[in-house]
Amino acid sequence: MSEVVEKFSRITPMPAYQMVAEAIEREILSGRLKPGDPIGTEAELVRQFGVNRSTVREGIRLLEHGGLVQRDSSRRLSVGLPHYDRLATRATRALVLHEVTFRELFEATMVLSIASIELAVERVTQEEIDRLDANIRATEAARDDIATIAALDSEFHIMLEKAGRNRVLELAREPSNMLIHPSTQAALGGTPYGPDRLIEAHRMLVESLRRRDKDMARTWTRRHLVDWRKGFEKAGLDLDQPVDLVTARAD
Amino acid sequence: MSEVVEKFSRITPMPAYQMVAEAIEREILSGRLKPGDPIGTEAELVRQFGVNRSTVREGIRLLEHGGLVQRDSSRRLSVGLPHYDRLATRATRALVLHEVTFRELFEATMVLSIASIELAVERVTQEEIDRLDANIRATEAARDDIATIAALDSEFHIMLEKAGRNRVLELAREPSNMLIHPSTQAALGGTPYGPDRLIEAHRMLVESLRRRDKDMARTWTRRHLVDWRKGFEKAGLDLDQPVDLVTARAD
DNA sequence: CGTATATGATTGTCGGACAATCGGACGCGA
DNA sequence: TCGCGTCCGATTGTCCGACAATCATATACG
Repeated sequence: MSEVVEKFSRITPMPAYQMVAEAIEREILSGRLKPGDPIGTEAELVRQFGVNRSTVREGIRLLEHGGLVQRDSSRRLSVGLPHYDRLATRATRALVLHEVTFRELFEATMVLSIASIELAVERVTQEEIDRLDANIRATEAARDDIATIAALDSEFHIMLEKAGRNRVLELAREPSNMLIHPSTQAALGGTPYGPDRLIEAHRMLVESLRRRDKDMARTWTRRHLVDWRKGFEKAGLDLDQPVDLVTARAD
Repeated sequence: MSEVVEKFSRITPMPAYQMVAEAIEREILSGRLKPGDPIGTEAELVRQFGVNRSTVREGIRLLEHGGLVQRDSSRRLSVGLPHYDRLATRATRALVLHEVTFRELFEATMVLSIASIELAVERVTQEEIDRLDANIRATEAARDDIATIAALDSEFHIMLEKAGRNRVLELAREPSNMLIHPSTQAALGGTPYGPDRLIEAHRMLVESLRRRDKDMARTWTRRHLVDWRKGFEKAGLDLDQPVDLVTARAD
């Protein structure tokens, strides 16, 4: 609100390596370079930009880290399509560094899961339901192996999200997933009935999808997450403690 | 599910610059280096890691781009706290590259906004309400300047989110914000009543907070967003077109 | 005591160099 | 013809040394 009209725009002597990175980035974001397209060799970029190879390399590293450019088997550069989990990893780290609490994580997961399953109810396909069923069967088979159950649970919920067919929501959820699902293992250990309740919830969730019953889906999503929270607390963990990479190893 | 047991783990001869980056990253994520802590000079890192300065620089660039390390005024290195908008910028770019549609964006924004205002109803403070009121007054004053209104609208919604006090949700919302709010300008131009309806919605949203009325807050959030969608369509834009940086300039 | 200046440290950029590795061409034997 | 080993050029990862610009700090000066 307190806007002062600036006479001059800020002068930012941008380092050459940044200009290299931004120049390439602009080409990609504008669509002139499409994912998969080869970017020249370092020597070529040196020639085009008229800077030293070290400078080019520093610039490329930036994009490479962001996933905007990749290196194929031969280490040659090509335009990449940054995938969500890569971004999610970063976001996850940021959340850890900002010391967000498990309570925040739980809250967010609650609303995001409900949103996501509501869409899934509308859009799920038979094939997806079959895959979810298969996942449940695998979970039942692994009833005594908590680590495997946690992994399958994570897979189950990722499949649910995909069934919602909204990539914006999917991206929004991923960081919370990465943080909450690892600690599922701890939560499951909290109560001996954990695996049973988890399997029941998964069954009912799939049943909701089959019946296209949003209310039921919501109810069981809530119940499922409350179970998680109870397990978490029973395991002696504190909801108000900041998430960390030890309890919820996000690698 | 179809897991093949691999005999050998993949051999990845990691380049030295990556090892440098990961070594520093580990120190930060483990908490041994806290935000603000100085990292040594390049020469120092050269000594510690026993590699060339070029190599160290390439490694540092990676972290620097991710916001994990910063350079202060003097360009000296210190541990940074990657801020959300930085990550959101990346996420936004990914969404553009994945060609998500405005429909997906609209859907996600709907559920995220509702979730966010529900929390805000519970947690908003008087001071925040005052700031929201001030924003509305500024919007009224700028009634004929669509660009300014769009900017104030964006600010309004960011304030709402902060009032929800859930940083996970905040992070989850940011990419959609970055994409949807810029196109608010186009949506406002779609109908001459646009600004009036926007101001009314904002007024009612703040009123809901004041009364701590979740139903009212939900209702007006929906209405506000449906207005946005109508304006968007009236402006001749297609909801099923992929978001791009032209319509929704995300810089 | 405040200010201007000198000095040293640090970064950004450059040029050149070399080993390791990769892609592709080539030749050879089955 | 196909598979296989070998060679060669291109490319990358890393190193070395260098220099101008800039910043931090100490120092001298008013």
